Amino acid sequence: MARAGLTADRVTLTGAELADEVGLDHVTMSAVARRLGVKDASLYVHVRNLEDLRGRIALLAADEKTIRIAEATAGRAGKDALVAYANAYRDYAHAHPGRYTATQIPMQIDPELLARAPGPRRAIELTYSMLRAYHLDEPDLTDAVRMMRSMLHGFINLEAAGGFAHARPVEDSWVRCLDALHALLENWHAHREGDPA
Amino acid sequence: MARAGLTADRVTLTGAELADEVGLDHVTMSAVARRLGVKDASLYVHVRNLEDLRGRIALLAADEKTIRIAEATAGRAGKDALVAYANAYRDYAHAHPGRYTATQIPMQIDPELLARAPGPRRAIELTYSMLRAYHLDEPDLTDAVRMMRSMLHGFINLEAAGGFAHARPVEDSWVRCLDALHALLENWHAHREGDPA
DNA sequence: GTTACTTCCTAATGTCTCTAGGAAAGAGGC
DNA sequence: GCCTCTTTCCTAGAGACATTAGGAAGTAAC
Repeated sequence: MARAGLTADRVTLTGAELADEVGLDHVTMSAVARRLGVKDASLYVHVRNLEDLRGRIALLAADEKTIRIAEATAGRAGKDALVAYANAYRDYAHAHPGRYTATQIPMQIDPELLARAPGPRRAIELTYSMLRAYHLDEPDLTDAVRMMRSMLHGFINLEAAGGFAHARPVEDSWVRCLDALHALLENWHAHREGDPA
Repeated sequence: MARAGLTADRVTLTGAELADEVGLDHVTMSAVARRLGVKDASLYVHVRNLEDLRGRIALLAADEKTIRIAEATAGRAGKDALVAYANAYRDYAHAHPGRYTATQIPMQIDPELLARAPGPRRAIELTYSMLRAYHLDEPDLTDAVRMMRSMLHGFINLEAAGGFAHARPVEDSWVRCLDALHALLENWHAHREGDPA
């Protein structure tokens, strides 16, 4: 009998495809094995268990997403870069809903595996360096990064969960939110604690 | 043999407690039945299936969260109300992580059940009426509501997922984000499309 | 106390995760 | 080619869970 030629990466990729098609929580060992034409038990050579597989999918997604963002923002600065960043982020989530979901689960990933994946670390660097154009110093920089991430992440999440039921097109709100975010970053230092009401 | 006195609400509440203790995706029919001292099959009289149970937990959480927010914002206005709203929101998520998680799943809830639950609708009304103090007209109002929800939801989510690894205390960033949000809402009309860089 | 409804149980099926142990494919040395 | 070592994949099987069908025993109305 010919070998199926499995590797951890191939198992992960198959899981990721499945996640995009049927949702992350329908990604089972059985389903992945079925799709690969292999018995369930065979997967355990390459992947520790279901949780490990999910972690690997999350890492794959983080890497892919980071690459998209890096490409989109390359050579851009200021609001241009912000919009490119945000759109690349959102586009990835739309194109790969299952993978994107995987990035959100409370990370209980094998630390060794995590250390080898460039995605998460690079994503942070990318974000900080992009926001550096707004001339913020610590701790403002970190606060701004957190705010920006919260907004993007939250928007995409709510959108995916069907949380925007109003008639107003989501696309229009998105553009408006990015405008607002840009304005906010530019005037970050102006609205500290006790600014006039 | 005495009856256990089950009702849909009691099953839901037990599921919610379990969710807060061990995480939403460890809420199983078996586990809920065990805690209630009842066999798995007995639950199916009160709850259609696992998905239905999860939906009910989500609705319960939405109701509870809305009540907390309503209490917190009662009699307040402007930034005071905004901060009270946001803190009540976040406090609820901290106090009931499992229930809060339930509110985030793409809602595939029994429409009839949804119609009877006051939470979701009331939450929207509450938000709109709070933001009305910032004197925004449609479609700005809806955009602002969406931005605010995105930010709060995203921040709490990232926080829960351990996404804020930096040394800067999360609490401080939170306060700063609320300041920024308030400033943003006050000057919402000022930063439209082509504002000066 | 009879009737009817509801609640809860037993029993059973199918799916899924994960482990143990075996067979066979492929690589390298001779 | 043949032997050996490693890795890959399989068979078998235990244990958890979701879900359905059908039966027995409480409870309420009359």
